[in-house]
Amino acid sequence: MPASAADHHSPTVPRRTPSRRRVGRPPSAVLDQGVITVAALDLISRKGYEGLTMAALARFLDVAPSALYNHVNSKMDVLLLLEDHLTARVDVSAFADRPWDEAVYAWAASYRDVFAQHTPLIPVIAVLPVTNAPQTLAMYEAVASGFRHAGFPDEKIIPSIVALESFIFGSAYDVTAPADIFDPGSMAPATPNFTSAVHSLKNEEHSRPADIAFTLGLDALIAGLSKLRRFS
Amino acid sequence: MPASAADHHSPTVPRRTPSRRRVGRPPSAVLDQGVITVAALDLISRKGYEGLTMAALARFLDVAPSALYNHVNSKMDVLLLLEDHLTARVDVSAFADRPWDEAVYAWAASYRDVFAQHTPLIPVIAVLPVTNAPQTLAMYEAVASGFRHAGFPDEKIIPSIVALESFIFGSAYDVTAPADIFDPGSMAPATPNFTSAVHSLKNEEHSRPADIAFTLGLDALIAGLSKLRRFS
DNA sequence: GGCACTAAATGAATGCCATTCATTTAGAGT
DNA sequence: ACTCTAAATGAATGGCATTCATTTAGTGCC
Repeated sequence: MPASAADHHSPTVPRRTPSRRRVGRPPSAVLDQGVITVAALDLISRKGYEGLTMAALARFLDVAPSALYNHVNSKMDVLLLLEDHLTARVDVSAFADRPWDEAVYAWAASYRDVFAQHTPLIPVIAVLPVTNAPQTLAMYEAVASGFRHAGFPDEKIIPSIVALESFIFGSAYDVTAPADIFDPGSMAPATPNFTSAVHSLKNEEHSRPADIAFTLGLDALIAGLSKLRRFS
Repeated sequence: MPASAADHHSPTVPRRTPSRRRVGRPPSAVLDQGVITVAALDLISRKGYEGLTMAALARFLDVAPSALYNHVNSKMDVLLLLEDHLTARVDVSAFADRPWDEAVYAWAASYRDVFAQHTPLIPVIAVLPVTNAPQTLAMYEAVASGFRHAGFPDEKIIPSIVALESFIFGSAYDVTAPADIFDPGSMAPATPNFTSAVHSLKNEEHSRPADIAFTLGLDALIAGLSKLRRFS
């Protein structure tokens, strides 16, 4: 191919980092939903959800922002991809070989831990249909199967899971709360019962406050739900 | 005061709706945190949280957007004002004259109902210190007092409330979820246990699915937490 | 083996959004 | 009366998600 009249750069000198790729479809695809998902995850782990912008994601992938829209319809789509990807990390294995109450405990703890790192996804998960979220469906199938084998009647399974999930999502927020969230400040004199209860926590050892509340609530829920089983 | 040379408009003709107020401090203050709060609430009830922008809020109050910043430091401040305002709507009255378990039930149901209409505030509440949120502190004081009188040891009060709150916030999201949220779609054959559990809900009468799960979980929590009391 | 179609990139533009700043005016305190 | 500060305007800023025209490359069809 002879050099065109417009070819006034030496061909061996690459462009400076911004826009190294020339216009038009590249020989092999740079993007797909998979690479977008892991890039988003990587970006979040470095900069947090504040740093997850379409522009930053594009920069991270060395691509123009508009290129992302060939693979997702919106930023919400990216969040959905993340949600499904992360749900695969939730450990449901205990439903296969442990008693129901132990399995629920392990699943719930794992579920909370995964999404405590990703609370901005919670509003998305809680409201969005599960259709076309294969990993999420796989988790529900494993959990539903565990409940059924533990003797839950069909019509109690979904409500029980929903109740547990509600508690799990709320508890995930809790993990990220600052330690002094309950400091009554100058209002302390007006709130003696509350203030006294807060102060009594000061010398709790080992566990974070969020863990104490999580264990307390989860134990109560498991005990209560267990009564719905046909046999125990 | 004689008409200045620049006064070339008839004084009786008011300006068209945009910018009816002239530059400079008005004779009496137009804004304060109270009017901003109720305006925000009004705006939300008309347009939802998507419609709550600083510009829209300013337009609603017939004020320049920058004027808001004389009274709040950021949009987050507006959300905090909303949160405290709404917390005052949560009904804690049952703690004064009903048995503990009934009071918890009434409080939790009321709390969930208030914030089911305002789920965008949940991430804010769950993470933000309670200092200088007087209504919120008042609610906690009423609840803590109810727990103490019911025989809870001091160090169990806050964890119990936190566990309940986690469940309540999660359940508030649940209220807003679409009815078909659990439709497995084309994945149904791969998820038989889950799909069967979902179908068994089809002919549940009376209650919304969210209410069934809420009642189920709340009853379990109340029963479980009740065991922490010194006497019952 | 050419040809139309479609997929996947760029880069420029759009409109919205929260926030800031210089400026103006009015009241409050000394 | 004078100064200080509070509370408004209006113009500007920078970041954001998203859209569109354009360019190029592979794919399926006759």
